Amino acid sequence: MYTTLSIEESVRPGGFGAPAPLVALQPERHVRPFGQIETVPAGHRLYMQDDPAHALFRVLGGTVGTSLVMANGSRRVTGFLYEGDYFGSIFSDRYRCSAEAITEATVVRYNRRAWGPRDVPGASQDTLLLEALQSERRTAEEHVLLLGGVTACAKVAAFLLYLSERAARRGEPENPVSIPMTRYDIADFLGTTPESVSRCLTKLNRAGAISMETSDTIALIDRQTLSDIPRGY
Amino acid sequence: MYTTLSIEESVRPGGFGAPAPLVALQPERHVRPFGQIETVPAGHRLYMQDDPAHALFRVLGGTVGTSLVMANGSRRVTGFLYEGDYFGSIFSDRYRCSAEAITEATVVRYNRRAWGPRDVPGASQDTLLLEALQSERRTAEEHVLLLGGVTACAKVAAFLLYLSERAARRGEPENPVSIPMTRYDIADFLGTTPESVSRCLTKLNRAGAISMETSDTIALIDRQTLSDIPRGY
DNA sequence: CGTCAGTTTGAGTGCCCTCAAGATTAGTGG
DNA sequence: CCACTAATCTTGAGGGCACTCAAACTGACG
Repeated sequence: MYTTLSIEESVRPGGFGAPAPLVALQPERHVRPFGQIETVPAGHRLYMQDDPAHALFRVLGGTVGTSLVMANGSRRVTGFLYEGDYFGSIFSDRYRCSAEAITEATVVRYNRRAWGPRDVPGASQDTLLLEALQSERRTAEEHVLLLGGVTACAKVAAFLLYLSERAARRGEPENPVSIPMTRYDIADFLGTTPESVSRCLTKLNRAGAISMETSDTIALIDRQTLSDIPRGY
Repeated sequence: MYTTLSIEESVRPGGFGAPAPLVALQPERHVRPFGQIETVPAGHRLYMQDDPAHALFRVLGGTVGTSLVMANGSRRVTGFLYEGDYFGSIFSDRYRCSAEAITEATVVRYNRRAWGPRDVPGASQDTLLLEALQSERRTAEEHVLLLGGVTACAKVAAFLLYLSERAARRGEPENPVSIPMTRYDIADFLGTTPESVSRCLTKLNRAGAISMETSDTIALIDRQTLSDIPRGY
């Protein structure tokens, strides 16, 4: 049930957080004129890095991952997208990343041809663009903060808190955190290795900060400890 | 002559790259109606993290740094902004970071009151918002790629190539790379320590990949080596 | 029940962080 | 112009963490 983002996908993350408050979400107003809804199974690749870019996407349900392969061959997971997050191409002619469904996912596809950049002036279109850019900016900025952790355990702990916060934002249970992505994906997202992720989870579990119910369901016991993990924990 | 970003500034980077092509730069159209130009000396703090946010900024010349202090007290440099880059507050009511001039810098200040969000509909305003969001998204995404490097040397090498690319983008000499920021700032940006930055530069210098003319002017000799640095170089 | 992908655990090594001191450079005032 | 000071940069030594390689374990699925 663990689907791994296949090699190659990129730096065009979609969301990491609901759009900022000042531009309110109005999905129904956007889906109708431009978008079309699709549901894809886990593991389905929506597009590949460097493919000609035809569309902007938005997650309605499930989890989507974006990743990128660097020149030296290493993979970077650049974002885990949930309900409300945007991903895909906004302005560029090619996708900078690959995008793949991690769980079964429902997305809205906004075809470029239908809403072409600046071709159809109007508040509705501009709001769509602003929302998408905000979503991607937020994804990248939150990612920067998670990558900034010094030790592997600090990154993993911050990642768990982050998943919990994201679940709360979209109205899902925040405490037994659901972990739909594999240890490999987490490692490539946090800039570490799957073994280190596993070891950190084991250590946090033994320390009583978390409780691993299954490998993809983790209860957060002591949030204070998780957020205070110093260097060299 | 090395100015260090003082403690505290944040996750609201400004640019890291010129805006994407589809929304062309038209600075003259924006500066006049909304903005006012300011020139500040090196070390000048433009605003502090958590201050009430009144303005969006754009760099016209010089270098600006944004940084953030985490809950645990550690500092993160979130962006180095050059000509064309935006920083400051777009939608939020408080600055998420601090911003400080690294060199003497000239910026445009767009006061919130003058262009309030969505208050003055019009293509010019929307273009400003789109450009600013693109700029910040690009800053954060490029930062993610730099932070993703596994070893300190890989990060430092990628950072040098990045500075060179950025210089080329704005039409400045790309080969002797100018390094206006301190080792401390670089370290806080890359998630490492000043000592490691210094050691990596020394190692790259001895290996012949770079040539340190002065501590703030570095010639890139072998770009291929710099971009191919594997784990454990 | 066998296979396979994913996860966990183990042992060893190397990188990087910490602490510390010396070298270099910029700025200041005589 | 030179000496002095302070900030920045570099280099060194030591130890801990994380990566690498490897193997065992778990759970899902046919």
